[in-house]
Amino acid sequence: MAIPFDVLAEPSRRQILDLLLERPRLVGELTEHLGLTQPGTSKHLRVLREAGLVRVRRDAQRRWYELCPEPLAEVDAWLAPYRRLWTDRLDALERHLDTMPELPDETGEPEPPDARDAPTDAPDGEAP
Amino acid sequence: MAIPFDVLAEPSRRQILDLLLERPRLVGELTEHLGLTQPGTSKHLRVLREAGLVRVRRDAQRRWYELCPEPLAEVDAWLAPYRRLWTDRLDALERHLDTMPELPDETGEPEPPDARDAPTDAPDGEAP
DNA sequence: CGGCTATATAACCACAAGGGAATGCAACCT
DNA sequence: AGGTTGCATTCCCTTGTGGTTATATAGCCG
Repeated sequence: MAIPFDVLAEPSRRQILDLLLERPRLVGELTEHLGLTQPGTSKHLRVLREAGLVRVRRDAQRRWYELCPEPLAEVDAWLAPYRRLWTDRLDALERHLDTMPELPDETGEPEPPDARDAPTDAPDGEAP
Repeated sequence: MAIPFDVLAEPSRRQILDLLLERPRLVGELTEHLGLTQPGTSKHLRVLREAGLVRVRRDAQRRWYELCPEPLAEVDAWLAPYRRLWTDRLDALERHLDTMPELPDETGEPEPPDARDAPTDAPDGEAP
């Protein structure tokens, strides 16, 4: 548990980041919003801290947690090549719908032979 | 286990997506690259399928897995407001370094403005 | 100083998820 | 038909992790 991907897998932690996106918050405040216990919140905050996603400021007994978005750049970087794909597809779709009512190929992907029987997502049985 | 965030938390699954980014692949091929057993690969592929991140094409006994990047848009959307933040910071840093050749105090792990006693990530004890 | 507030840590539990071995199953080949 | 290939599914185990309760620590206030 260290890299941003793991950290973001937790809904509560994403929610914490979303809350910190507005402004720094106290642990108690976050706890209230999350509907967790205070130690639960603290544990998530620890994870976020160790991942470099938040930073603490002491104010007497209080702790102001604030956002540190930099590590998210790693996620963004990973995402980058994929982003091209779906924007391309959407663009293509737009152009397509705009100009010709015909079904083009994917994105120009190579190998796979003609799929006359491609279920696309449910190979055979899924329901039972 | 359903939304892209959970799916991406797994290194093997990210690697699968990265491999599929180049071109569609067979399960055996993926297995080889991942260094997992074939069933292990199949299990990850199932998760990816159910998350809508990949699609299958049957070719006799083979299965061509290909990328379906659309669900990643959700991740990208979540990321968007944060992206602004770190690009702003980097921009500010650039401008700063560009204009004044002075040693900034908050390039890497900045202390909060008046944090005389804020450890920023190790409140008190971490090492022992 | 005593007690209260705010948070962190520790101890513990329950559950899910990743990993491997064994098995099932469909489609090819000879 | 029988064997083989390619993959999915099942069973089992182990580990990690999120959650809670109880406890420790630090700083405020009266």
